[in-house]
Amino acid sequence: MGAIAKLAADPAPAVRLGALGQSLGFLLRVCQVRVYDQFYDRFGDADLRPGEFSLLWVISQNPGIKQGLLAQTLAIKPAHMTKTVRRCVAQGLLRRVIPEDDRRSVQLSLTLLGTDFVEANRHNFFGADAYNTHSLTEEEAATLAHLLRRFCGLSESEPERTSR
Amino acid sequence: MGAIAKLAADPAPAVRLGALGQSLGFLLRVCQVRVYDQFYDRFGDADLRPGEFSLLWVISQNPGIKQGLLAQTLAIKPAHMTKTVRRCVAQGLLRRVIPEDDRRSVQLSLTLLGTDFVEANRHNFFGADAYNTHSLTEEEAATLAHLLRRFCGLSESEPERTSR
DNA sequence: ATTTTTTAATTTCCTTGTAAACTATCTTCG
DNA sequence: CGAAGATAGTTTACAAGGAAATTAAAAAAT
Repeated sequence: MGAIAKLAADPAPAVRLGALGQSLGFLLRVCQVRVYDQFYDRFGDADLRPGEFSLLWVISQNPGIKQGLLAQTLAIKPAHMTKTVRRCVAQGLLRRVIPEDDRRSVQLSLTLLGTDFVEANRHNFFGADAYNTHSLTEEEAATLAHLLRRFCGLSESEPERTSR
Repeated sequence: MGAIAKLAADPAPAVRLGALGQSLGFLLRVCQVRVYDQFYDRFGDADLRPGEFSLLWVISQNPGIKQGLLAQTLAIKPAHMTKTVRRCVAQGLLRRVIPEDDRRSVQLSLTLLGTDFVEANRHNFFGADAYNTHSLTEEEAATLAHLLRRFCGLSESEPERTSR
């Protein structure tokens, strides 16, 4: 369950991590667990999963995006994507359209309800009072984001809407 | 299945991430998926799981550590810790000792085989040729590690043993 | 034009990880 | 002491996520 459950009780003996404390893999995992905890603290009641908001968000930014491309973008496996999409459709947030020019694929777009949902949760997710709190300064957080983007090979700049 | 499967084939249409591209939660998750992929590329054949080496490593650095403290340190849930420990014991890498002064708890230490195992895999895990490759410079990687430690509330300095 | 190959998504089955309930032991306090 | 509560770990029962095989449709080859 959320929260790190650390009741400042006993001293919690120090543990030597050795080189592990420098391991990006280890640190990334620990940070990610922390983020999920925070996410559930904030959204758990709303029956929302971490991946779900991201999914809806990206669709809102790219209406009609194909399911496979979305999976690739969010690093979600296709098999899992199918389930998540079904779930959102069942909740009335998402619409699946099979395009005539390629009937194997699925194009996704938000329903009106979905649009409202994204709008309603947007500030809890991004925004100053986002679920994801930490003790970094604004600048540090920006540096961290920058390094993470480079680490996983995400280009810094967004594709522009109008041009391209 | 490791590898990002990106065969430089078609242009892979750009996707607008909007604010998500700045979200630490999202970026952390994507990076973590990437790290796991790399881990399985390197260790998958050896029937080793990501958490397993870390577990053995920390025990090697803290012989006799109690299972609960280890779980807390590695951000692994107790229920899962039980399974992982059992698995390592079954593989002959780990020894469980019930201490006389508190018979509820379990103290963990490596077997000789476990010690060898850690020694053998140490360089694949840490080291210059570690599984975890990326395009960051040494300095950037260090900064990233530093920020991640701060993000998840890990103190920068290790408890000193002797000198190291 | 028909077969072959590739591609997009889905289904089935399995692994990993977790919550909640449970057991055993230790601690506290009447 | 002995009941009440706390703590450490385990069990069970389930959810999340993924690999491999499967289906359907499009593209390429013959």
